[in-house]
Amino acid sequence: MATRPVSNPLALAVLACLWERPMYPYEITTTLRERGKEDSIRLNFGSLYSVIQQLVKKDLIEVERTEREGNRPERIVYAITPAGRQETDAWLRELIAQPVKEYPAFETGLSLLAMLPPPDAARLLQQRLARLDADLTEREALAAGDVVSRLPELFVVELTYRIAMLKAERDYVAQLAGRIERRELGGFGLWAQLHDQLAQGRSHQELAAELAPVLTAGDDPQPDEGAAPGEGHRPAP
Amino acid sequence: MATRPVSNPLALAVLACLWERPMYPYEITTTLRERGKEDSIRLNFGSLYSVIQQLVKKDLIEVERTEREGNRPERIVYAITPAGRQETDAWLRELIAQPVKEYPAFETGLSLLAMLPPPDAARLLQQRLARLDADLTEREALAAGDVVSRLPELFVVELTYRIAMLKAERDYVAQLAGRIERRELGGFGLWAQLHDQLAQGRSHQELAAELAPVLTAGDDPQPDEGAAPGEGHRPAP
DNA sequence: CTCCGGATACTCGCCCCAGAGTATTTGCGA
DNA sequence: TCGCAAATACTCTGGGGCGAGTATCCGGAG
Repeated sequence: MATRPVSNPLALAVLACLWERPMYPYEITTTLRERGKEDSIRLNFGSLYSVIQQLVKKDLIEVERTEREGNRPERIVYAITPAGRQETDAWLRELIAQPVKEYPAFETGLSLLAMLPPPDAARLLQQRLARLDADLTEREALAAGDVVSRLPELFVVELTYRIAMLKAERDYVAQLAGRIERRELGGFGLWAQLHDQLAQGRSHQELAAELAPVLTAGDDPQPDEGAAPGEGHRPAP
Repeated sequence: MATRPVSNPLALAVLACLWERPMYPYEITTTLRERGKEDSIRLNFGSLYSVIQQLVKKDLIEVERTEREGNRPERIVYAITPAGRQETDAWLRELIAQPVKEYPAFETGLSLLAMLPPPDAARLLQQRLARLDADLTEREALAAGDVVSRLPELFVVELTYRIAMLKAERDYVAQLAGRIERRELGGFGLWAQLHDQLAQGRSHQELAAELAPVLTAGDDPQPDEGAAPGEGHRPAP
């Protein structure tokens, strides 16, 4: 099959819990929360119960029994099936071994950066930088903190991974913001000019038409068509 | 408002196209593809047309005219409204300035790494490493290639960003795989032991119960409860 | 002349998911 | 002992997204 029988990653978390022992749904949420998994796996009630239904339908888990404690609502206890164990194993291996294409929001934003005036872009990137730094120091404190640092590293790899990625993003953003502020980024001239003219009231449509030859560089290389952009890093006087 | 009136990032791409000039839907897809945006923004027909309906309903875009060329199906040409321009601007600024919590698949995988036997984990990480390297060299070639390198840097920031992030992930994975192979990762002893016993047929449930005290370290610090894990990096003899 | 493949331009329907809502119960302070 | 907030354990609903399908037209090969 091309994709997983149940695609929501929460399903994997459910399988992982039941891998250890039978549980009822609410217990699964609290277990995941206790172990601090809820910020590497998106967890909410709505999805949980529907994901459990899907898992049952695919015979990856099954109802083990129902129990009731006092007058609380009935609990339905689920257990993993052999097929479920197999699926858990295969899915997890795939997640680790196979990078998948994702679409982070910031990448989307960057791909449209030219729409913002250069000074604004620089300022907004500085804001992001500050927020990334705050997040980073918070997570580093967590990692160094009493509770976590006493835990074997194995159980906090997702935290160290996230820290590593945050650092990389931080560095990239800092460098990009700096190069925009110093007017060094390739294309700065055109960029500044575009927004000058927009500010002076020229129509988007006209300006877009002028820019069109510069930014058409799709994935099919047609080297004969290349006009000379003749664009330098020279700051505008 | 807490969130954007139309949440799908594809809507932003549509607005960005119409920001330049009126277009019909199919033209939007081809434009985005030509500019190489389709691998920083998820693009498919199903979503495109529904997103356009949503944008119309929210008065961010409107029908400008319908035209027909030869006997081809009718084209509905859309134009951005003033509210649409404002939304585009605000949304883009938010994307740049405000980091948002995301749930990358690999982080999910890492958070469950302990379920795999250590040697398998190391091997799978090496596979990921190889694939990341392949992806990385491909993208670096693209960035250095004829077409792209002639393009002002401004218009390929999303590519350099992705390269930076791929490098960071690459480094993290390489380091992690290495430390597992050399049995250095904190918790290696417990980890190897757990899988030895599983292999010898002990029940998941028993073993999970034994491990429970070690891995309960939620976000509420209860320093009095800490049992001494007494776990070292010593490789199993 | 005719066939076929690819481009053009959208439509449909199912599955899925998220957030808000519900009803009970226990603990705890006043 | 009275209330009130937090915890327990789900249910419901509606919209959104995605893949697969549809229909037409043009151009070139044979």
